[in-house]
Amino acid sequence: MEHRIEKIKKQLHSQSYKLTPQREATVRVLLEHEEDHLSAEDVYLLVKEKAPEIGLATVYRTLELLSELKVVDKINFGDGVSRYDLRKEGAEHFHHHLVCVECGSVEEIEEDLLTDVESQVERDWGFQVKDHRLTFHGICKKCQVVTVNS
Amino acid sequence: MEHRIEKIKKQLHSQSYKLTPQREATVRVLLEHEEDHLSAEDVYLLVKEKAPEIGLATVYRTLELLSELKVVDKINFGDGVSRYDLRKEGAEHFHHHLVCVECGSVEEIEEDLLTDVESQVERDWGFQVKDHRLTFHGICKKCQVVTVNS
DNA sequence: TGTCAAATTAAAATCATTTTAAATTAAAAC
DNA sequence: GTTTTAATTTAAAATGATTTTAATTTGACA
Ligand SMILES: [Zn+2]
Ligand SMILES: [Zn+2]
Ligand SMILES: [Zn+2]
Ligand SMILES: [Zn+2]
Repeated sequence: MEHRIEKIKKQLHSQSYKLTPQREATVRVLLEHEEDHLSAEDVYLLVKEKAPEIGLATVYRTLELLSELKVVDKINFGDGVSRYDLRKEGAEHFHHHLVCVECGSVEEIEEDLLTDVESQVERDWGFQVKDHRLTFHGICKKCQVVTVNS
Repeated sequence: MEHRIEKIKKQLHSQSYKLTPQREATVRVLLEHEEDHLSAEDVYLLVKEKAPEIGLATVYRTLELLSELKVVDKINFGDGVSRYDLRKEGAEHFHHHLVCVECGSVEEIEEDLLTDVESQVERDWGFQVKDHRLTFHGICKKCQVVTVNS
């Protein structure tokens, strides 16, 4: 945990940004909820528990900043809100998601899976891929069982 | 064109919805701008040219309805607006996108590309894939040339 | 023709996000 | 160590996209 904060601090400094207490509190919340897919509002409410004076606008600005630095990725599952997802340690690319259309659960896939597809796109479309967003919509393991039994 | 309208009309009827003049005008706009990625507002302005009395709320409701029927797919490129993309004729899945981070252009990929990845996900994660969203972010052909020359 | 449900309109409401202006903080300059 | 300065934060207001509401219209069909 602490070493990841240190790392992010360095990343900020390298672009001459500071790791202010508000920013640190925000990053800590993200680290403590790495599995979740929090909206700005979610993050705000959680940060408020440790730093009650923080404003929602600051959370938005911090998330935007972290997003520029590629510390987090901003994603959108189609409900009206943006969600902010910490990049896995050392990950080059954004990870993928499995969204269950039955129960709404979101599972993560850290494996890249797209290496071949990306070479194909570079070769056949002449498009130089820098990053990707991949989400599968379908039925999760749990919900398949329920459907079978009912 | 007409036969696609007919098809959509039937799809609506099969769920006991009607193809009202407003809905038809909206569908026509979508068909005439199949290559574009129009926002609700964009669609509204274009529909207004043929049916000036239409309201923005109706356009939203129509797009939502078409989205439920899988006639269009709702997509989000990270700017604050939803865009509505007609499904290609006979397509089982949503098509993919190449978004250029330099010039903002959006190119479409109709080839599926994900067959293998999807079997892998079904096999290794036990997730039954129904649909997907795949967007690549990178540099388009045009912008690569510019970069090389400058 | 009269009835009823579905659909539409225009306006207001809501919700997420951004902007603003004033106040605070903290590093840099003196 | 005080002053200066730029960056940051706050709280409130503004914005922009989307949804809801209530009143009206439309059109099938009894
Ligand atoms: Zn599920
Ligand atoms: Zn994730
Ligand atoms: Zn480009
Ligand atoms: Zn498209």
